Amino acid sequence: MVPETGNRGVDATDENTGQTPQVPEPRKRKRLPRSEREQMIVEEAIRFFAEVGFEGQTRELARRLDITQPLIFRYFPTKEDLIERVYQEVYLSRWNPWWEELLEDRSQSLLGRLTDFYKAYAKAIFTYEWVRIFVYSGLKGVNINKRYLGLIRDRVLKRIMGELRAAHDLPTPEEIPFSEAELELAWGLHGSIFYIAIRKWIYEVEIPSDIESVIAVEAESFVNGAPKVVARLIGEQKRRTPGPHASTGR
Amino acid sequence: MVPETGNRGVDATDENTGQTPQVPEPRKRKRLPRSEREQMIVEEAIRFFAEVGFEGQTRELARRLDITQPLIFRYFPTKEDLIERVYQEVYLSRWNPWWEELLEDRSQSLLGRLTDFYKAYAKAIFTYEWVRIFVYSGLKGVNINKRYLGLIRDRVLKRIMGELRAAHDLPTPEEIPFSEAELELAWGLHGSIFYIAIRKWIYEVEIPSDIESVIAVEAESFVNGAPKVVARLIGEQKRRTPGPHASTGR
DNA sequence: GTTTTTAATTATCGATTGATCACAAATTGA
DNA sequence: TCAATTTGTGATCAATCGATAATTAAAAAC
Repeated sequence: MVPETGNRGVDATDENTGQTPQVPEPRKRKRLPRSEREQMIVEEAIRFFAEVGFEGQTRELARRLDITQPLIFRYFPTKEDLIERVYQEVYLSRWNPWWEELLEDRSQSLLGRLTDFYKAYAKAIFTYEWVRIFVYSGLKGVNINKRYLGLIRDRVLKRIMGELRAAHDLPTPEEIPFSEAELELAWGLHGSIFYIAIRKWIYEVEIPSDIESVIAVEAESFVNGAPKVVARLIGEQKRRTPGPHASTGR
Repeated sequence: MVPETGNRGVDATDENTGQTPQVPEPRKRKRLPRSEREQMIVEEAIRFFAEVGFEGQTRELARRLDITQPLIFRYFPTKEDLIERVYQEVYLSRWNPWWEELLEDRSQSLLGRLTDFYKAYAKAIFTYEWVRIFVYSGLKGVNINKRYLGLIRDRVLKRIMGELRAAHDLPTPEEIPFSEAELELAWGLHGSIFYIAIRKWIYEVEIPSDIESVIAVEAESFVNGAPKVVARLIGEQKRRTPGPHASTGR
């Protein structure tokens, strides 16, 4: 067994056989302020875990950082602590409250608002790191995903369906709460757009270079097709429960 | 260090302290025909890897099978061979050629065909095992995913858009090939429905118990909204390239 | 009933993994 | 200049992992 060294990625096994002995290269030791080094580790960890998943090994991460593996543990007590920090860094402060105002700005058409919102949303979170870490953590069952989807539902989808009703003189959610099926329509729009990111970053297949125009087409189809369905759903709901209603606004 | 035994999941560490010594329980050794045991291993491997991912350990898999860990390697030379077999078992022969005929059966409305198709499709592949293994292998970069998406595009989405054109007396794909944006509309429908499965099996959040009615609503919105967009896209395409066309039918 | 075949187990190996600790070296403060 | 502080490294540990080989025992063949 080869004695393990803390050397930065310099493999002990002699791969370059017959070559010059390839001196281990003493390498000037770089000393950084604590906060700076910590940020370096977190950022590289995001890239690394996004690529290989959370089972990625601390030694490989250290190699990419060009530091020794024990150094990681001088900044994060356990690997799990580092992963937790990665979650925070990826999810936190990528949410833009302005998006919610944008969706309600009735000086613009609903179609315009939807395309603008999803273009901005896609620009902010449709990245290799975000999408893959989101899916990886979803598979792990981390509840940060569930909270995030709740955010999407309450802050985005309900708002979209409220605006869609308003644009077609349909009852407000206070008068008739959103039905499950109605919210699913909004999930359909959201899914059709998020699926673009999944194809690109998870399956890594070719997708149109111009994502924004795809979003525009998707939103257009939604605005064309959803209102009639919503009207039908509300009509059925009304007929079933005349007078004051008690369905779930959820 | 505790000497490792091949015992089926019977942990060597004494967890039940203070209890009766808990005899190791000799356990009648069960002998099965080779093909039968092999199938058992594959099926449990599908469940197991779907749950924890492909980094799941052979010892844990063996424990669930109530067999010893080396036995797995008497049926599959390496773990990777077992995983490859899992791919085959999951993806192979879950494709129903009848689906393609169904989509082209013009004795039924397009909406009826779309809902019927996606209900059948969802029934066949929207399972915990299929969806999670598909995403896990996608993250790993296995090219079986890319091939499958190509199948979806060529056998399903192009067929859907061809039928949608026919239903609205629009040019055939031979006359005017599908544009990128037009196919993306179909990907939108597909994504909106597959996203249901992702929410359920990957993020594991609550979704409506009646998936079929969600599919119906999604398809209805698509049939309502997509044709106008397609007509516009084809109109623009026509105006740009009059006479014989040379765009990509992909 | 005896022999042959082969499914299954026991025991263990070599490599890998997260984590620890003593020590080295760079920076800071006096 | 020199001691104190703090970043970073080398060496190594205990547990875990995929995989192998010798052995046991159940079923099939005779």
